Amino acid sequence: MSADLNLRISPRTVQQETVDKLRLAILSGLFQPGSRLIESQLCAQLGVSRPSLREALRSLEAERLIEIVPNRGPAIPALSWEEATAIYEVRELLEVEAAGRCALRIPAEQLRELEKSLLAFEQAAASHDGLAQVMTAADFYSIILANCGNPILEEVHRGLVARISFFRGRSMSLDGRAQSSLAEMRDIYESIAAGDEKAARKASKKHLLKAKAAAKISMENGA
Amino acid sequence: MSADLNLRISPRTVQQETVDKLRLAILSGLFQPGSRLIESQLCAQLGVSRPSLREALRSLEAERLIEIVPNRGPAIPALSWEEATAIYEVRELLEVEAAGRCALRIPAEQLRELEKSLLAFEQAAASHDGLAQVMTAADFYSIILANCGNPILEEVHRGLVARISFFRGRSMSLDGRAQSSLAEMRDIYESIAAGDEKAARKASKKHLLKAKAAAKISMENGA
DNA sequence: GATTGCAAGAATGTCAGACAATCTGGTTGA
DNA sequence: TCAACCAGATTGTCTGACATTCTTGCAATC
Repeated sequence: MSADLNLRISPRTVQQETVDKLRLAILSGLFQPGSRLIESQLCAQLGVSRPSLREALRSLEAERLIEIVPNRGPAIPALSWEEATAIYEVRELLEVEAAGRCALRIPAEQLRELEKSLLAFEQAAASHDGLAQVMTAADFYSIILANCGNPILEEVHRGLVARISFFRGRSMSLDGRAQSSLAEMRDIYESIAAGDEKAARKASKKHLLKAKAAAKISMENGA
Repeated sequence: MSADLNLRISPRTVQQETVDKLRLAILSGLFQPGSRLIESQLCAQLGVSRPSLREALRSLEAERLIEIVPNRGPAIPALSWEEATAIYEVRELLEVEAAGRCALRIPAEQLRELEKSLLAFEQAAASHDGLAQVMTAADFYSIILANCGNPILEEVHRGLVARISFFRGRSMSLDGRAQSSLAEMRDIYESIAAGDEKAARKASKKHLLKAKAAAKISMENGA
């Protein structure tokens, strides 16, 4: 037996690393929406071979983070306001359900984690760090989704949030949006902590509607 | 039917063909759940090179139709009853919403398509052809989802249905399930045709609950 | 001057082959 | 019996190559 504490049963492969790096790059807004990605360039920048890169691109395509058109290659899709609206509507369905279920079944330990993530968001909101706000807000929701008792709900939600996170980054930059977002999230937290399913659903729905409205404003301004 | 106005048809690539063939093979139950897929064998059977095959496998992995464990390769996941339940619950969320929206906005032409697909399912139900039943039922739903006015809802739903279709195939084989399924689907169709949102939601919910129950029975018997 | 046509270059789609790392199953030795 | 070990099988990854398809700039034509 080796002395290494190798309890991780998932060795990280080049393809996984590549997917993660590219996903982070895309979510950070490193690439302009609509711009094309050149395989040879990415290979050089990431230090991987084309086959590995292409596998990673297929994974990202399935996540809808890139689009691959035959004979034209991968590109960053430009998210239209219609699509964004559609995503917000589906998120509403999922998140309201998840918040309600979560209120009924979250363990005490996870509730503390949820509180922690709320505090982290509070800090981020005060700091005016857009990326930190997006990340901590995503943490908050991922804890709720992870404790709704339905892993599929969580999986589907993750796929949607990834696509919309740079939207969230924009709407957070609106004056006061981060603060009101914080208040809404606190409502959700308190409803869940109280085990009040109806209140959790209501608070979650309210939060999402406001987020959607904020995103719309920032989109109209920024477009 | 209208002639193909789409002049920029994407050329079908080897990878797309491979994905389609494999998906069909998996949904047809050609591979045993839990069994591993050997890349070299698949390459020989499909007549494609390993890089192309591996790209296709990454796409299918993202669809959750296969699982790829590092250093062990792709395998057909064994869907547990818990996961199946979770999928049914999320499908309920999505399909109820879609049916309700569809009732309010489906164009007359699409409504005729929906009727056609219902008739096709009727034929399949009478024929005791399991695969045909699954396929025509999937058509019926895909028309509803395509006309709910939210492409994201459609996209998410497709990802779930793929995974559960072989479940559906099983539950259809229960005595009388196809017939009662037909009756429920006709309810949905008529509610939509009448433009009655509430009735469409109700009928859709009822159908899904029954389908879930049937799937549970067949799972307990077959396991 | 605007439009068309074409040719050179770039980028993708696909394949073949290779090799190391890892897993698997059976054999051997204690 | 059980553990160590070895050979084959399989995957992860890379290199290199070539045909096909897109892009772009330039020239020819009206």
